[in-house]
Amino acid sequence: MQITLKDIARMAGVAESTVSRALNDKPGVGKETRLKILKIAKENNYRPNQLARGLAAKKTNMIAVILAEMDSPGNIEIVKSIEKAAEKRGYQIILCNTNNQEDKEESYLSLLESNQVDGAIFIGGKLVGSHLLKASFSQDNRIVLVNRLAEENFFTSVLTDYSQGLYKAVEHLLKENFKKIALVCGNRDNLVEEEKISGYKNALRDSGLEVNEELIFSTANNRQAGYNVFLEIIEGDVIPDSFISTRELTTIGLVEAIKMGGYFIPDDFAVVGYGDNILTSVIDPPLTVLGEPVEKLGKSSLEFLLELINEKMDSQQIKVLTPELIIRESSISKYN
Amino acid sequence: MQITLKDIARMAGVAESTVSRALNDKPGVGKETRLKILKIAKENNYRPNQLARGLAAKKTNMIAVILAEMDSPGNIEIVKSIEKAAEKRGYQIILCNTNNQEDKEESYLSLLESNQVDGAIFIGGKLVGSHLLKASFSQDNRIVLVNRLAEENFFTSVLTDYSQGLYKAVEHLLKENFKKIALVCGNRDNLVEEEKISGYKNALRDSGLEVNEELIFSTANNRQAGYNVFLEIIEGDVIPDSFISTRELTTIGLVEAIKMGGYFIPDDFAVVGYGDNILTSVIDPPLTVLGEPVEKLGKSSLEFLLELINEKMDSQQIKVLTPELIIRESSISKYN
DNA sequence: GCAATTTACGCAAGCGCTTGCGAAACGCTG
DNA sequence: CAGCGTTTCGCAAGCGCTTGCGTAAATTGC
Repeated sequence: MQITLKDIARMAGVAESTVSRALNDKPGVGKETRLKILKIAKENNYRPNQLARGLAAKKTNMIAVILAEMDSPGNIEIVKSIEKAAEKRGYQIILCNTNNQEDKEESYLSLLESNQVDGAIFIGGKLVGSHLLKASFSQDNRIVLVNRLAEENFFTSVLTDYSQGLYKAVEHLLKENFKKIALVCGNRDNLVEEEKISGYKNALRDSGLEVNEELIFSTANNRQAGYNVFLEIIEGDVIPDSFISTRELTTIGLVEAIKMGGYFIPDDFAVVGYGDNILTSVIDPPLTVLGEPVEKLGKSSLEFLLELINEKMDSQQIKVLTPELIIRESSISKYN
Repeated sequence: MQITLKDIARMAGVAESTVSRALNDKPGVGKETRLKILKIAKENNYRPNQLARGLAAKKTNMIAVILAEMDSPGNIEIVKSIEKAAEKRGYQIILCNTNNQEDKEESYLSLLESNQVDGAIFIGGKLVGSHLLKASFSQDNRIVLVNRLAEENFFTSVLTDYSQGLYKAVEHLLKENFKKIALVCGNRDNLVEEEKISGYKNALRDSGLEVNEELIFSTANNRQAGYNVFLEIIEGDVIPDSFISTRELTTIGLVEAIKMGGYFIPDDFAVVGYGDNILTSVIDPPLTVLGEPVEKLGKSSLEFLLELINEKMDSQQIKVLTPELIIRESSISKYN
């Protein structure tokens, strides 16, 4: 049997409440008593039952990180950053993978509803913009969204500035003399994809070019989808000379399809990918990418969440971080 | 305020215990009463407080998956497989990343000690073979190890048969006429690395070749380490004609270093990597690998753990799964 | 139609902890 | 040394749930 507070209290000859206060660094315990209790607890390798503690204190010091895509290296980096920040603040994270399934997003939310965690961070995901609003979470102030925007800003978000990122990417490709730039974005089931499109369009317009809607594609974030979208594109009416692909895994598939088709990058098609990670750097040729500010995304989201939990901040804040264009071989025109 | 069991009981005009039994599908509740309670609970969107439930029932239906390396795609696949299996059995997993830090392994173990989870699965990690033994976990029967073996088999393990895998890999390279095969394995802080080495040695010996210890290397599992180990190797006394690299990330770095050095794969050096995942398949050239049985590793480990938890199995079982050699370009000799 | 089962439900204790409140003990001032 | 404020500590309630046990009601058998 596990050793409990009561046991420690008995051994120390004091009340449970005193032990509790001593162990939690709370005032109201004499120095000597405290030391004695600490010693006994240590000697007996006492571990507080976190369930009981959470139940009584209505606080668990755990937060859920609900992740839509565990395959994306960028997401993993965000998680690691959250974890690092959480550790500093005395919180533990529990990672929940939803595989982009809405029902799993919902089921993991029950961790919040059932008080197992003090707050939750969503990285990506679908649910976030829609159902959630209807549900009782609409003014729940223990939720932070990463790279997702809720309608009417119901939740606090930490975002990559996709609009500006895409703007930069288009600018870069234009400067390299690519004129027909295809945009491959994610499924348009969330607001950030519209951001990407708007950045893309703005950049074209500001350069006096017109937007061809036929060059804008949406697809799921996986290798196969990226592969397929290329096949679809080269059979279309308008053949681009370059791609901006905004999801990590899609990008990989796209590049594979290009090469499989016997085309060369960047000679036949230039490619700008997304996410400065092992995948995009290892693939041949190394990809020019919009580097996601993963470190900051993670850190900021955790900090926002803690402020929300501790009621030092109102809901509905939004923080926007700028991605950086990292230029590698895949987008450098030979003719420059 | 959250709605509680008591509230439901009041609304339904029954005792809390009846509500509890109704909601948990336990016998002792009349059909009508049960239906009525279920209805009321549903209407009020009742969510049981899992902390209270866990405290009272001494069971949380959560298990911790303690992961040493979150960057490795193979590990992620294992996690996904565990998750899938867990869902079927009504368990939720919480993922804990240790980044190979022993102290974090220890701190996550407190999830077990403090009753927040019913069991734990370790994927990789250091602690597992050593400290843990000394600690009070030595006969804890709620722990399963993946790809790790505890000394004297203190824990139940699910293992890849590295010995056999390496044997196959060596055989393959020999058949392709590579004679001086270097082995790059992980840090020798755990028993499975010895398995690899023994498989490697056996295969050589069985082919009548002698083992050159200078061709056996150990390194951490990351890109940089793989890069460095190649630099070290080509400056050594014995230059190999091929590599078997048994860690995913190391392998990537190794390949990069080979290419960076102006060498060609497989012409100058053949490479057999580890793990049939996006990284090894996307890199140029696609790598021959020992495909880890990730799906089975995950599923088996979860099933073992549940059997342990439910006391249907004694501790100290071991299951060994065979990796499959997946032959791609990186190890095919031009001269065959 | 009555005793013997079975079924349905309530009571209350208890899981291990936190915390508000009051009592006791202490030190200080004048 | 009386009177005061502090500090230290114990008491007990309570967090929301589960579960063993007891009793009343429903069911069965003959």
